[in-house]
Amino acid sequence: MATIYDVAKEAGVSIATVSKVINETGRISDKTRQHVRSVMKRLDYQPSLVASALTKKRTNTIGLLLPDLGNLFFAEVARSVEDRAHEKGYNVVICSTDNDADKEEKYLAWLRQKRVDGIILATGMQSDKSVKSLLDARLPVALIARESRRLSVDTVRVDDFRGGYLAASHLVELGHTRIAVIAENLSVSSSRERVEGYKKALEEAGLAVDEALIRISSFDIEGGKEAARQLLELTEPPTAVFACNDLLAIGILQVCRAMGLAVPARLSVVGFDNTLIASLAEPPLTTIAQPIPELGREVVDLITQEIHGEKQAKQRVVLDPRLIRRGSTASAPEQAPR
Amino acid sequence: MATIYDVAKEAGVSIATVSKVINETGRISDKTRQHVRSVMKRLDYQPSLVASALTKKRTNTIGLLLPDLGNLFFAEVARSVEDRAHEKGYNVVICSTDNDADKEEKYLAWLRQKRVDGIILATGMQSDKSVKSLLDARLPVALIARESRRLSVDTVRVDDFRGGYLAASHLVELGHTRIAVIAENLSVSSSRERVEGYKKALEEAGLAVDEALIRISSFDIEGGKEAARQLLELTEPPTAVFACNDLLAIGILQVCRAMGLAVPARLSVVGFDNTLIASLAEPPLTTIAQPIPELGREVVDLITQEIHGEKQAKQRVVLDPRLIRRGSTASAPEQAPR
DNA sequence: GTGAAAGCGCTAACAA
DNA sequence: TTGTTAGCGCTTTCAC
Repeated sequence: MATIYDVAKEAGVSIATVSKVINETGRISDKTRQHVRSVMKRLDYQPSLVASALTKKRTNTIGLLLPDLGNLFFAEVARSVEDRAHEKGYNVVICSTDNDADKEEKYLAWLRQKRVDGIILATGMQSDKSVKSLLDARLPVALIARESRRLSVDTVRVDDFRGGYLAASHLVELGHTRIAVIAENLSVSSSRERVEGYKKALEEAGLAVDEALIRISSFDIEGGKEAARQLLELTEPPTAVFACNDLLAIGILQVCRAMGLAVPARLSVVGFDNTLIASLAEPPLTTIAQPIPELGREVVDLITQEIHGEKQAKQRVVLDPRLIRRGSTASAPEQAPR
Repeated sequence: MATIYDVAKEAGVSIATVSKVINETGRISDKTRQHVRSVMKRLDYQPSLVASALTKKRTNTIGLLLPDLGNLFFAEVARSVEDRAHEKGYNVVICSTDNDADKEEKYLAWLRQKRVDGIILATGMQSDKSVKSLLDARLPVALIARESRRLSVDTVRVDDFRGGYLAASHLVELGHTRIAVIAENLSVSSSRERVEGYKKALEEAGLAVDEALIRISSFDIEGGKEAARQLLELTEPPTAVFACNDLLAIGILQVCRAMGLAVPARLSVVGFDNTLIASLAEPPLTTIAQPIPELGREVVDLITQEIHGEKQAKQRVVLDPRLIRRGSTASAPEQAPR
């Protein structure tokens, strides 16, 4: 593989000159520029970004930590981050942590050793430890789709509270009075906020918040199934459920089908995220849409500003969620189901 | 950020010694090792992988090119590649090309400049140009879920021909005689093979291959919808369709629902890939499963062997697909639909 | 068991 | 406009 020395020698100039034409810095005569360019092409010269990273102290790489790339929501987030990063000249290294604190720590150390220019966190860990360690190391960090109340850090997220509020309000408007919610781990800020929004909506409607209707589960389909079964076995089961993500909602739909419970006639279901699967579900899922492309775009813009030292204060960008009405919600049945 | 010099000075040893304890090479007394380790910890020292990459000529990074991370199949592939790569000490840089030749070329040049140790291609481009350029540059390459007939290159894929054969045979066994196929771009090897397998199954069953029943479309839901509409408008429409991926199959289901055509009673549908959405579809999709975790594992093993120079010949690993019977297929109706 | 020194491929003063 | 040179932070002989 050709080096800058090879090019310089072949072109009969110094390496400084070659460097200048590569980076388009300094003043170079058109003639030499053309000449050097042609030599670079002829030798199939690829400037080493690792060497330049060593001197420039910049790798043009961003790390992205998320729970699971195989989860469509995070895959879509990753895609949006990737797109904006590429536009801005950055590569993205993705690490799936499975929400495992050890993996998270390991990957973070690794990314620091790789000298990534910044790290975007989409993992919903309970502790702020990782974030804090990055902040302490003065490495640019930004959170996407999560929030840290105690730490001052760039953040881009959807208004989860409002999302929960929208979901519950929609159900209230449809006349439901027994509305359940299935949340992921409440120590994850987004989940907590959604539940708070839900409570607010019920309260505003003069409905009592029944703790029996608030279920915590894992964040996958299985979690939704289990929680749904429990809810439907209640002596006074709900007529509507707000699931804190689409996967959970799908789980509910599956349980209903298995039990022969019609959705939305007997049970209304609202999801969250509006990933592709929401539109594919049967019935199509009414859900709260997160503006994923914008989230990715904003978080990259934030972190690149941070990297370039163009920012003074940390920012929190909160985007609005939207209610997408589809087929999984309807007016409350006259009688309670069963 | 502390450097090896800081650690050496603080520990009262030479940088060579520090380097040796970092890499666990050479012989170092237990005492100094402990001491140096403690200093490293105290200084929160993170060895620079960019500096070491410059000397070692190895970045421990693998590039992964795929069409779209937002497509669940590729997201799952990426996840499996990531997992195995991490196990082996490699990072993964992912680039979505949208099957755009310009992007592909751009990303490849970029990855070369980053000095990635190898590149895994999951993009189904028509030309072998990219692969050839990498081979020429003597950069380790491996293909996953695609094939290059003309080039000698490490490859891991599912037996697409057999997959198509399995799908069509299943439909034949159910008594279908008018079986359509919806394929992506036929210049993509996997797609072509699946169609060939389909043809083979029909021929073996003594059924004529009707070119009108072979449709080419884009590889997303919209493509499936459009192709489905065309097929169903035929004067002699099919009673079964084999879609070359799950997304296409979903498109078919949606069109059927819109038209009030019962699946599988009036039309049987088989997908390919067995991504999560296949199990979520209504009815759940009968599909051909690709062993994605194994694909990822194998391709990483192949490319790391190549990187370490442990291989003599290029290998082609072909894994078996499996038919997953679910609810979207049934016996052929007595009469042609409509 | 430890250290001195050359070199990896580039950038950025600073000179010329 | 072009070239010289000193790093960037490591690894790796080769002495000691």
